Amino acid sequence: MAYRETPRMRARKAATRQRIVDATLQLVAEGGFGNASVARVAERAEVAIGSVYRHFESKSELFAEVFRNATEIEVNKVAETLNGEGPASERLTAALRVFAQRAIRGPTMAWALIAEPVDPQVDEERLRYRQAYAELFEKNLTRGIKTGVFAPQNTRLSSAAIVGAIAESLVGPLSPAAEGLDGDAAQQLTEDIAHFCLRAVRPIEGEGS
Amino acid sequence: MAYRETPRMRARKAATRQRIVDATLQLVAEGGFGNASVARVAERAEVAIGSVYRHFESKSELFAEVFRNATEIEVNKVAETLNGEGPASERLTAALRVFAQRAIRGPTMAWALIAEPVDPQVDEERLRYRQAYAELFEKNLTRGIKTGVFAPQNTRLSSAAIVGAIAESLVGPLSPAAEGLDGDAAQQLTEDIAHFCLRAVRPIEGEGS
DNA sequence: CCAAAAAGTGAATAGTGATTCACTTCTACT
DNA sequence: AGTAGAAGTGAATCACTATTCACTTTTTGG
Repeated sequence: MAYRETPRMRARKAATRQRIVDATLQLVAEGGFGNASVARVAERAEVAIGSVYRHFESKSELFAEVFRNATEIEVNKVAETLNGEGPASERLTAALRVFAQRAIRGPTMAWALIAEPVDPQVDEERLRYRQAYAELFEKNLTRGIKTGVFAPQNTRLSSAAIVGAIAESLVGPLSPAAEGLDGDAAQQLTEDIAHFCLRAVRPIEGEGS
Repeated sequence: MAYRETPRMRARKAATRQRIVDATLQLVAEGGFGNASVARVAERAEVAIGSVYRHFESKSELFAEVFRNATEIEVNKVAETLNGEGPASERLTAALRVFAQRAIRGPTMAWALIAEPVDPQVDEERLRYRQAYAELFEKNLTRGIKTGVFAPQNTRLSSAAIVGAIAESLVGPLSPAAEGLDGDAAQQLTEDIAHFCLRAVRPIEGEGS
């Protein structure tokens, strides 16, 4: 026998894999998943087409991993904000702002994550992605209800509805067809989304717990 | 010369076209647009593949027409309800119920119209479809604000957010992956969606105009 | 009945892009 | 230096469907 896996090789392999993921991520950020054919990914990563398949079972699997990567960052930002200081209602507002502002900054990526038609395996990841947000919001709602800053409600439904409300409000402006928003319009949109969601969960005035 | 277009032939041609549309509609209702290949449509409509192309420029155009057909019915039902008797808030509740209940009854079709990845031409129609709902809701909001049953707000944004909230709340339960809802769960879901949206637009208690 | 024109047919073609695989190059160990 | 085994290669293949088009059938008015 002769060849044995060695740390150096392991590192090299991991690096190549990462280059493929990064190349895909770039291409998606530039033009969505539709922009990331295997041939293009290979070219950008400076590997042969076949090499992509040494590292990933299939294109779907590559996409799923890329989706997870991109998504994790976003979800974490929102989670951080939701877990920050202050009353639940203020945290929610701040989180909605973070979500919207980040989406508006990187509209192509946001659109790819939120709405681009891709394939079933990515759709599954997308479901999880939205689910992840919904769970974060749900926790926030539950706490807010306890402290009385939100009205009692079906938190499961409300959190899904919040995710939908944000997504739908953004999809129009984010879609590749639309021209971008200027700073003011982005600001206004962000605030209006936050207000809508806050109104939907706030308690009825004049009724204490 | 000899052949001239005659009422009889015109009718026949229209009937064939309609059979193609109906066949497509059926296939979409059964399994979404992905289930409706040209070959299958032709088979179901009992025409040759080529005949489909005598009536439609392309598959996309056929799909766009089918989408419009299916959509029109739904939008009209909601419009009727919104324009019914009673205060704007009650009409909105009723319309949200109609939307949700109909979607739950025909989940595959609803999913195809709301969320299924298809092609750019259908996506365009889908944009219009959501837009149509948004406009209906927007009119209702505007009236409700005038009569004081809703709080003053950015009606454009709120109507989009309502559409998103309904869609997102339903997409999970409607997706082909999910198993259907029983009657009670459907009822509950419907009510919770309506409540969420109503809370989002209602005025702050104790503040008159 | 006949010729002109349209409607109807479906096997063959074409476009796209993912996936394979026989082959080459590189690495690690004796 | 030799070699086992892995990593890397990319032209060729495959898979899937939409679309075409040469041909057949039907309809109609003379």
